[in-house]
Amino acid sequence: MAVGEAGRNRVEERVSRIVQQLRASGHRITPQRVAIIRHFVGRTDHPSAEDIHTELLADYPMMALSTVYGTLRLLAEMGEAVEVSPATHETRFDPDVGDHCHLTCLACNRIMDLPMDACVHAEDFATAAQHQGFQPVRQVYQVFGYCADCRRDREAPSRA
Amino acid sequence: MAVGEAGRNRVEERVSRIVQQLRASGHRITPQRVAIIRHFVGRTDHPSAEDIHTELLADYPMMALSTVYGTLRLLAEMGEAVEVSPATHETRFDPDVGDHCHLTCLACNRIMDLPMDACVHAEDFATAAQHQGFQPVRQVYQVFGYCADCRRDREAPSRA
DNA sequence: CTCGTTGCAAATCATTTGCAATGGA
DNA sequence: TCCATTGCAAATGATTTGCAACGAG
Repeated sequence: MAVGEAGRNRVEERVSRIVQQLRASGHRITPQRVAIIRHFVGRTDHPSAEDIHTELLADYPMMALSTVYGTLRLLAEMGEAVEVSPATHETRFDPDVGDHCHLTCLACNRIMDLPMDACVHAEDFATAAQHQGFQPVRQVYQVFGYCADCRRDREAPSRA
Repeated sequence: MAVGEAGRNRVEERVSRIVQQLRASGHRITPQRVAIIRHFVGRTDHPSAEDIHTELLADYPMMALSTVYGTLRLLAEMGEAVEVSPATHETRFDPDVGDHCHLTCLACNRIMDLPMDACVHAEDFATAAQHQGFQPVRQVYQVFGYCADCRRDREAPSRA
């Protein structure tokens, strides 16, 4: 119900691409890594490392939580995941690395995605959120990147 | 140099208003709380609880870190502070509760503010960031509020 | 006087790390 | 075979909590 055949193929494509990148950058391809990546990519929610670990434990009883953390960090460094920090202090990871908007509920800490096409104007975020039944309280826009100072020190680091 | 007389007055006004709100909601006004609030409100950076604690320790040698955490949480609940979670895992607090944009450096973890008036359109964030010498990598827009489910359970909680 | 608040220390919780064993390349 | 990666357990670091003393109302 969640992912159709087309969606599944798209997921597998992305998994393959990530695996290739990993191999290309000298990383080893282990069953654990593949399982974590496949389990993560294509999700539409924002799981924590522990979520993923718990869910994978059924199929991989020896899977260590630290391995999940490591693989997610790897994905984040590759630009294949974004860390999202909700009101709670457990980091969530988002496989959607495109520009989009998070609706974070202050009560239940759930994170919902807001399609960006509804948000051409900055002030549209709150309006679009309201259309989804979400009651906006505060908004913070975050742009991650490199500041003027740090940019100097990283002239083309290792980008392929 | 940082804050002129007008700015200082504005800070004191805001401190007074917060203190009044605290009193009105049945909280006690302690020297610690006033010191923390005064030290926090009016800042233009994004200090962590530990930052504030360390800085206040000079004038208040008995100030406990847990008191700082408690007061900042109180401010956040009152809507007088926003928690910001940078790439590092130490929560930062922002006294600016208006809609604005954070430029988070992935290298030095500094958080800079981006004036919102430059960002009418959603796609302006990255452009405006670049104008400041900031090299954007990823953007996430966060709207905090109450989702449809949680909104039901909180019909006018204690709002004055 | 009362009870919310403080300071301190211990506890908790997420995340990281050290290390010996394992298994991809 | 070789060395990156794993699993485990212990370490770390941020934040919270329990509790007796304190002090604002």
